[in-house]
Amino acid sequence: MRVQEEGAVLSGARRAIVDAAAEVIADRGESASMADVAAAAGIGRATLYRYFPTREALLVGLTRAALADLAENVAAAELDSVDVLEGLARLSRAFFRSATRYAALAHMRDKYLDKPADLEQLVLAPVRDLLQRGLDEGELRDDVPLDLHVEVLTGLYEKVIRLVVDGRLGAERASALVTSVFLRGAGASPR
Amino acid sequence: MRVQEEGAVLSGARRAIVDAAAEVIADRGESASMADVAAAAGIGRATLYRYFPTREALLVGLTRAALADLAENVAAAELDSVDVLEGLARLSRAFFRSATRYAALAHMRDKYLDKPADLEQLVLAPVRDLLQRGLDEGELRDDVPLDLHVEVLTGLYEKVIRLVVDGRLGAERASALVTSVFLRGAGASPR
Amino acid sequence: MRVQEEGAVLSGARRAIVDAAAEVIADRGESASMADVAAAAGIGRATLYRYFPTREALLVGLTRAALADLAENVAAAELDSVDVLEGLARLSRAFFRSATRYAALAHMRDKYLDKPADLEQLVLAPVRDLLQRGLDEGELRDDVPLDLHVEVLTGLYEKVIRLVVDGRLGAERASALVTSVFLRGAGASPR
Amino acid sequence: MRVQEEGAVLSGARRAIVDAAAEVIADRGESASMADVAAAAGIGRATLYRYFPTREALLVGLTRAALADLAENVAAAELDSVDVLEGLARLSRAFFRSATRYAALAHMRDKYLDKPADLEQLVLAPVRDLLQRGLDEGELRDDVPLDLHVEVLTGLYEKVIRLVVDGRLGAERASALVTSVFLRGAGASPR
DNA sequence: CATGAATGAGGCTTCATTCAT
DNA sequence: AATGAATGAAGCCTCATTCAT
Repeated sequence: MRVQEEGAVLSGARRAIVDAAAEVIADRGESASMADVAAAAGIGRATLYRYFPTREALLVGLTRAALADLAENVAAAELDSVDVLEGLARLSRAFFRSATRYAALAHMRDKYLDKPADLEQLVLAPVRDLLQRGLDEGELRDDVPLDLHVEVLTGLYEKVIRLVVDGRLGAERASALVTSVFLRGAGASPR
Repeated sequence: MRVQEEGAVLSGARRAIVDAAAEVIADRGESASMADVAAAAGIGRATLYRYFPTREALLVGLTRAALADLAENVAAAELDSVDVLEGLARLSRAFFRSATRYAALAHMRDKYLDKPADLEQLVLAPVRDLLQRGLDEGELRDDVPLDLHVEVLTGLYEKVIRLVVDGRLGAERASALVTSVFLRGAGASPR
Repeated sequence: MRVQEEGAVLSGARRAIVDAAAEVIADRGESASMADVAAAAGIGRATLYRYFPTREALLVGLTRAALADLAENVAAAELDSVDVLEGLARLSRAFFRSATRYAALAHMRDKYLDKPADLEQLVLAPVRDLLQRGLDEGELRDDVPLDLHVEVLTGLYEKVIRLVVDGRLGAERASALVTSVFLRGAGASPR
Repeated sequence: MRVQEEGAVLSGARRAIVDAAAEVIADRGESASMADVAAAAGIGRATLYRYFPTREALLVGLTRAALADLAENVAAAELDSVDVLEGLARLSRAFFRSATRYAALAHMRDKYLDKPADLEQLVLAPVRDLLQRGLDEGELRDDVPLDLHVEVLTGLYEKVIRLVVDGRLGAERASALVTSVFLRGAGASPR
């Protein structure tokens, strides 16, 4: 069952462009120019404009694609079907699978999110559901509100994903690191 | 005992400009324009150029000031004189006291760091020393290398400082949150 | 036999721009703006930057083109093949054929000469050779050193070319005037 | 008998400024900035503006002063009282005595001449009278119109004065060179 | 009178974007 | 569909000029 939402599935060329854009943005930040993206995609600037008529359209497209990618990974993790601890491990793996795109997303700070509901429903809701379950089941500290749990976890993702993008850490190790540190902290286990 | 290093102390106007720049950059990112900064500082563009002859000079100055600020707060924390746990609490307060500037720094990603040794010696070294002591004394997990401990901690700072800058959290609570989560994680205490 | 040295031959658009620039600079001096040049060339400022990425590049290009032009005219004069007097006449015609560009060159005073050897080898050397021959053969006063002969002759070119550029004198008459005055002076012939 | 024409005699400070301006303009051309002039005069920019409220005022003042200077030298030469050949020698010395200022004048191309009649009456008229006398008395070639005689002579002044300003030639030798070359040309004397 | 500070206008340059081929 | 050429808007920077002390 394939869902063909607007813009969610890209033609080959569009996909290649968005990939190139993700890498460039993840690397050089949001101020990367259309020329940079075109060069990275191996096409001319004018051709880039054939696929994305404005810079904003490109960044919206990238945001959408990154979100869709992340959402797909999260959905595939089937967080509901496992316990909270396993769910967190899967969630981390899902985020680190989208490392480059998530790094690009982080650089753009929601500025190009055309449908905030997407982020909310496809990514944040599962994360929140999982963490809420963690709270309910006593797996997470209840002196930290849900929102801050989310911020802390995504903060760890953002920072460590940058290490992965910069090649300083493998995705697998990075994922395990975040999962473990999020749950237990950096402090030594008592006893 | 005040140290008067080159450029560390700014004339009133320069300080006001750097403060304005820090806020603008923390808010809108590194791509903020000279006009934005001038407007935020309440001066004309040309006047801004009297104090910082190029955009790069401004950002270098901001980086330097932010670093000096942070370094001063860190130094004042006298981390060496207390145990690791208290040291971490003080360190967090030091970072959150420089919230806006640290947020600006984070946006600029070392691009305008003219003397990398400053960052290293004045900020990172104390942090690393503290965390190394934590490792040595068994307060920190030894399955995570020192470098990653640093990344994790500063990652938490970066993310939570953004919440502070956006007004979603008070600096004091934020500082305590990071300290606590860094040490114990988000997981419920075992029992 | 055409020589195709680097940058010596320009694409049509570049040539048109350089021509426009020569006229504007000859007219208004070196302080002419890029906007002036673009307007004179009938293109937008940004387009001008497609061809010459900086103002300096344009002026270097203009200098080079003017020099190439002059060098070509001088070479075509085949000064070596005729006696000194005929050579001087040909030399003057060569300079006056490049009137506008030479006037521009004079305004720029070598500031944009990227390869001084070109000026030396392609223009000054033939001039000097001719004048030296004049000295050797007793056609030129030997109480004036070669260098000053060159300065006097080019000084006459510069001044009278300005008259030509301003439309106060035809190139042909101007050329004959300089040739004659240079050789015999403004004094009445003895007897 | 001192003539006190408007602006012709300058207060000490104004004179020093105009002198500095003349040197700067002679050196760097008309595009020299007010800051350059102020620095050369050893005063602040604001002070410069106290004496010359606008850049144009300064350049007009410089033009006027240069003209007055030249006029004074020319007047002192008492060209009328001597024969044409001696007159030419004196005229050249007069011009070379104003070398720096004349070089500045030449750079400004009459753009700041507020009273063209001054140039005409105080400088050009005596020159023209002398040369006309030369024509009348058969000392100058009559196949060259008076105007061109003037252009040729001033062209030689301009070029050779530049050599003097650049330190490549002494004023005295330069003056003699121009006088001689103007009269007899660069050609060897016939037999 | 002298000066440091402030500024508006204008020039250089980049970049997103459009057009013609 | 693809691309080289063209351009307007906007950013950086300089400079003539003004103001307050």
